[in-house]
Amino acid sequence: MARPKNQGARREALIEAAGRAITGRGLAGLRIKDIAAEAGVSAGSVLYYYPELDDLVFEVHQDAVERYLAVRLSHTSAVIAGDPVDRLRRAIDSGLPRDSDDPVHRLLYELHGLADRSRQHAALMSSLFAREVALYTTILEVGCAEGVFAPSQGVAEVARDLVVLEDGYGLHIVSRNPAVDRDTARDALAGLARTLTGCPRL
Amino acid sequence: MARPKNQGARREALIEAAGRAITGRGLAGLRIKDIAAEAGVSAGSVLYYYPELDDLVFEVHQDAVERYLAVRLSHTSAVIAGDPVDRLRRAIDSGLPRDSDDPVHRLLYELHGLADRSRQHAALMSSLFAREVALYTTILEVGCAEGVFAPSQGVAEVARDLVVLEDGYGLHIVSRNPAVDRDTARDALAGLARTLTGCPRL
Amino acid sequence: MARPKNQGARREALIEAAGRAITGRGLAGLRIKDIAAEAGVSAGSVLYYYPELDDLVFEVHQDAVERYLAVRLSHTSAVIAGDPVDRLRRAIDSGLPRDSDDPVHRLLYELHGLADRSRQHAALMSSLFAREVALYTTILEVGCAEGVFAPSQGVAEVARDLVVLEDGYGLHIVSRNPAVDRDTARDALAGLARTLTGCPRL
Amino acid sequence: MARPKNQGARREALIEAAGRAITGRGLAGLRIKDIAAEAGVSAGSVLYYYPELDDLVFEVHQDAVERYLAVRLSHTSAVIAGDPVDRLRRAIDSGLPRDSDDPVHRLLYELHGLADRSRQHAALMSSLFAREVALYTTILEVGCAEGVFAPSQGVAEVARDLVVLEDGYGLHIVSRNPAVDRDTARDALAGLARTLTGCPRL
DNA sequence: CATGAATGAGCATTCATTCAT
DNA sequence: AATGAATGAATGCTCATTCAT
Repeated sequence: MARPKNQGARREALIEAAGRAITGRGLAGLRIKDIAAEAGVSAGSVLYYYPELDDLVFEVHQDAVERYLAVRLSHTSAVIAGDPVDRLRRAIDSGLPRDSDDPVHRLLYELHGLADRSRQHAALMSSLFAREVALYTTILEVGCAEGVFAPSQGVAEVARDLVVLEDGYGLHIVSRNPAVDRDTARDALAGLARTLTGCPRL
Repeated sequence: MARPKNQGARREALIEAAGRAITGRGLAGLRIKDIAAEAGVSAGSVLYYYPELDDLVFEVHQDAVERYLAVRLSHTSAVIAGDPVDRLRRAIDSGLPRDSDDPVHRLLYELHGLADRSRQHAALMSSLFAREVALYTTILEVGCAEGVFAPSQGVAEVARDLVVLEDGYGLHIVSRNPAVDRDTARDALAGLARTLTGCPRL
Repeated sequence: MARPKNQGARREALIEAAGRAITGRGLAGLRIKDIAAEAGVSAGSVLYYYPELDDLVFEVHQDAVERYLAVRLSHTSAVIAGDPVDRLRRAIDSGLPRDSDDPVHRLLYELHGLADRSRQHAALMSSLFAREVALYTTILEVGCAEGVFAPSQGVAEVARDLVVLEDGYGLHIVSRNPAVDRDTARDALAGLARTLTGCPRL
Repeated sequence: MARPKNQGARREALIEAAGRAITGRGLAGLRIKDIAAEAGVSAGSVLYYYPELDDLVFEVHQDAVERYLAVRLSHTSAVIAGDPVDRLRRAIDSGLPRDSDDPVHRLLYELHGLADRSRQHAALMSSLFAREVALYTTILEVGCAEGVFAPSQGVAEVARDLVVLEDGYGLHIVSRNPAVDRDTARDALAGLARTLTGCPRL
C-alpha cells in the first residue's frame, strides 16, 4: 500500500481500513491490530493518528453515513430521473441492502448499535434518518406539485414511514432472516408507497 | 440474593443476571465478572454452569424472545380483548418500547445484533419475527371474518409490514433518535393499520 | 489406628487409578480430576483419602517398585529356573521394557524423575536399584559357586554394571530412540554378561 | 541484566533463562513468570518472542544438546589428546555429571523426559545419542588402527554400550542414588572399556 | 513519521480445595 | 463415606499502550 503524503490522506486511509475491519470482525471483536493490518501499517501508527480509538470509530461512522447518503442522493437526483415515480423507485432501490452481505449496510447497522450508548453516534444516526426522510419528502413534494402523488396524510409522515420500513427490512435482510429478502422488501416498500401516495403507477 | 437449590434454578438465575449485565454494559463489554456480580456469585460459578459463555448468551436470547412473546400474546389475547380493533391496538402497544431505556427491547436489540454472525441467533430472531407476524395475522384474519377489516392486500403482507415497521420504529426509539418517540411510532403504526385494513375505527 | 478394610481397598484402587493417570497423561499434567475419573469416583473422594496428593504419588511409586520387583523375582526364581545361565537370561528379559509403550517401565521412568527433587522418591529409586543389584548378585554368586561363571572382577560390580546398563537401555527404549529396541538391548546385555562372567553359554 | 539489542540476542538470553528456570524448578513446575524473572524481563516479553512456549522449551533442549556435545568434542579432540587411551578417558570424564547438582546433566535429564510424548524431543535425544556413539566410535577406531585397542566385538557395539552405561550412571547420579557417585561411575566405565577393548592401560 | 520492542493491566480459565448435604 | 456445588488463588494470554530509535 502506497504511503499517502499528508496527514489527511493517512487518516482517510485509516478510516477506510477501520471500516473494513469492523465489517469483517464486528465492532465487538475490533482490535487495533486488525485496523493496522487492514491499512498495511503498524499498530503504533494507528494510535499515532487516533490516540482515542473512539474518535476513529466515530469518523468511520461519519464517513459511512456521508458516503451512503451521497450514493442515495446521486441515484435519485432529479437530473438523472425527472419522473417522481421513477425517483421514488430509485430511492427505494438505493435504500435496501443488496443482500445480507452488503458491506455498506452491515457497517451502518453495526455502527448504529452504538447509538444507545453514545450521544455522538445517536446524533449521527438521527442525522442520517432526517436526511433520508428529507430525501423522500422532496421527491414526494415534487410529485404532489406535479399531481402525480396524492397522499391522504402529510408527506412528512409518509416519508418517515417509508424510511422506517426501509430500516426494518434492511435490518432483517442483514440479520439473515430467511423470510425476508431484497425483492420482498422492495415490493413491500413499493406497495406501501402506492397505497400512501395513491399513485397507481408505483 | 437467595441461593437457588437446584441446578435449574441457578441456571435460570444466571440467565437473568446475564440479561441484566448485557442490558447494562452491552454485549461488546460483557465480562464474566459482571454476570457473576449481577448474580451474586463468583466468576468461577458462572463458568461452572456455562463453560461456554456463548451458550449462556444464547439462552439469554432464547429467554428474552420467549418472555417478550409471552407478554405480547397475553396482552393481545382474545379473552382479554374480544374486539379485533382493540386487539390490534394492543398488539401495537405491546410491540413498541416504552422509551429508549426499555430493558426488554434494549436486550433484544442488542442480541439481534448477533444474528449476522451466528446462525443460532439468526434463527432465534427469525423465529421471533415469524411469530410476531403470526400474531398480527391471526388478529387480522379474525377481524376480516367479522367484517371489521377489509384489507386490499393479503393479511400476511399487511401483518409483515406492521411487524417490520414496529421493528424500525423500535430501533429508532432505542437508539435515541429524537425525531421518533413512542407516541409518534404508535400513531404511525395505527395510521398505517387503518390505511391497510380500511378500518376507520383504528 | 486400624483402617477398615474397605478403606484399604479404596486406597488401593486409588493408587492403581493414579498410576494409570500418570502413565496416560504424564506427571506434569496430572490432575486430581483424572485420577478420580480413572477410579470412577469424584474428585472430592480422592482428596478425602489423600489430602496431600504427594502422598498418593509416593504410594504409586512404592507400589510400582514393589510390583516390578515381585515380577522380576518370580521370573528369576531358582525354583522356576535352576540353571544360573537361564536365570541370568531371565533376569535380563524381565528388566527391559517390552517396547516404548510398556506401562510399567513408563510409570517407573516417570516417577524416577522425581528423585532429584524428593528425598523420598530418591530413596525409593535407590532401594529398587539396590534390590536389582542384589538380584543379579545372587544369581552370579550361585553361578560362581557352581563354577558356571568366572568373573574377573567382583560380582557386585558386575551386577551393578548390568543393572545400570539395563536402566540405560530401558531409558532409550521408553524414550523412543529408534537406534535402540528391545532385541538390541537384550543382545547387548547378554553379550556384556558373557564377557564379564566369562561364560560362553550366555 | 543488559538489554540485548537484536532479536537473536534476546532469544538467546531467553533460552538461557528458560534453561536456568527448568533446572531450578523442574519442567513440571515451569511458569512463564519464572523464565521472565530469570531473564530480567516481563512475562509479556517471553510470550512476545515465544508465543508458543513449547518452541522455547524445544530450543532450550536443542541448545543444551549442542552445548553439551561441543564441550565433549572439544574435551576429546585429537589435537588436545593424541593418545587414544587418553582420549577415551577424557570422553568418559566428559560424559558423567560432576555431581548430582551438575546443571548440564540435570537439564538434559529433565528435557529427555519429554521424549516419550514428543517426537521432536525424541529426535533430539536420539541425535545426541547417535553423536555420542560416533564420538566413542571414532576414538575406538583410531585406537584400533594404532593397535592400542583390540576389541573382540564391533567398535559400534562397544561404543553404544559405553554411551548407554554413561547414561545409566548419569541417571543415578543426578537422581541422588547414594550407591553411585561420579568416581564409582568413572571407574566402572573405565573398567568396562578396558575389558571391551582389551587395553590394559585403561 | 513510523516502527518494533517491551510492558502491564485486565481478562478468561483451570484447578485444588472447601463445605453442606 | 461420598458427592456435587461453589469458590478463589494462580496462571496464561490478549491487548492497548509506551518508548527508544
